[in-house]
Amino acid sequence: MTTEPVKGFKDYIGDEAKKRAEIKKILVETFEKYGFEPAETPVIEAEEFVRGENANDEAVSDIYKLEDKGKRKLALRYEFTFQLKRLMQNKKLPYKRYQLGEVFRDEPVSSNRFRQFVQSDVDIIGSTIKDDAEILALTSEVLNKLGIKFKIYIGNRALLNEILEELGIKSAQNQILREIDKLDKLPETEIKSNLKKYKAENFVNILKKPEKYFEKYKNYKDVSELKKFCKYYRIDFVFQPSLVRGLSYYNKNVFEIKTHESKSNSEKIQIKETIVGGGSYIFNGIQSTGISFGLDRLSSLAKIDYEKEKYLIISLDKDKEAITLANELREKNKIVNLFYGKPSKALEYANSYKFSKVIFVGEKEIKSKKFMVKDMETGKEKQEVFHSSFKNAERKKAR
RNA sequence: GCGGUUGUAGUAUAAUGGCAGUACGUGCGGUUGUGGUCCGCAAAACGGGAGUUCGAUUCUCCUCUUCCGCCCCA
Repeated sequence: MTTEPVKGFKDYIGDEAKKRAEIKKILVETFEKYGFEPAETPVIEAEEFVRGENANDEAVSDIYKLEDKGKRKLALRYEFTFQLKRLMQNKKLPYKRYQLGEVFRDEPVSSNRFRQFVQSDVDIIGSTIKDDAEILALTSEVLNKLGIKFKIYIGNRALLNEILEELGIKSAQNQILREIDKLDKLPETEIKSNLKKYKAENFVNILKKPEKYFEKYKNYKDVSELKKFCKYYRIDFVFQPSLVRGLSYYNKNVFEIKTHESKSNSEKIQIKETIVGGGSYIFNGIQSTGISFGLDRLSSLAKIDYEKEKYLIISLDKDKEAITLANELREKNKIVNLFYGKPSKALEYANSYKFSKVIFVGEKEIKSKKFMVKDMETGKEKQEVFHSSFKNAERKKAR
């Protein structure tokens, strides 16, 4: 019997787990600040529902499939958006919801891609360009709080279609867009040669033109309007006409947020993947917009302080008083652990779990009604008086 | 999924066709109320399966896993 996690899955413990918990907290706080309401949905759904109506065959192979005892054909969710079909029923628009949770994809793994990962989505069902800007503002706020330097790139799917039409390209549009999307990764010449077989090399030349050139297209107004509203939010973006992001899904503005930083531990590994991505799409005939954060990538880039001030109360055979003191500190929202044992063990324990403060509760302290709070970094002890609980304790004794 | 690559205690490593060692960490003790020392003791590993062999952690094959690249990524 093996205790190893299966391929593509992993445990998060210790510092990594702490950091992830802190990031989740920041995400939730920020989403709620922008008026999104939470949702929790099942991990398992009917396979048919997960697959969707117009998903192609490739996508189906990435879904984890399972069957219950009733022989129902089921699958693990690989994202959240399809479940919105159910959530949005009978909702007044715009409906704004956020969701954090695990999604599963049976696809190739690499050092920062797993088969189970935590995704956090915010979506607005029933949206306009103004909501696109709102979502970008929320995104900037999250990334700033996490200390991640980033750049927002905006593309527009309708604009790309308009250009394809102008060029008279009707066939293989999806393959062409897929090639175009690689423009920021691969050299231009390679893309052009790939596009030769579709006679679409000229597409690349157009996309290389300065932003002003695109003003003549009617769909450019989505970009210019977004720009206007982003100014109100004091955020900036780069118009990148070659940005495609996926195939069938998005219909207007698409967002991609990238960083040029390397991983936090200064290894020279550049994160190639986008950290945040989203865009506007049509959902049940309703114009909507949304964005999705990958927790794993945020976690490897975030520069946040996740170590909290923690107290270790050491009971030297004075359990009742130690617990009374713990109660008092916890009422003040301090993080408190109790330890029953010898001082030297207690201090070693405090070191190994990074407690910042230690309080001994013994005969001496109880008699003098004075507790010393020991700072584990400096080693110095400072006297602090904890009135209330000991008055209470005495009162109880007196009765 | 394809091609290459990897696998020894929790972690990092060593050696060997014949009892698998070391370090850190963990547990217990040496300390009757003060740590990041020191000392002692202990638990703990050859990814799994088959084959060759008197005997395989070591050689062969299969499988799983790791990492890298490719394909793909709603």
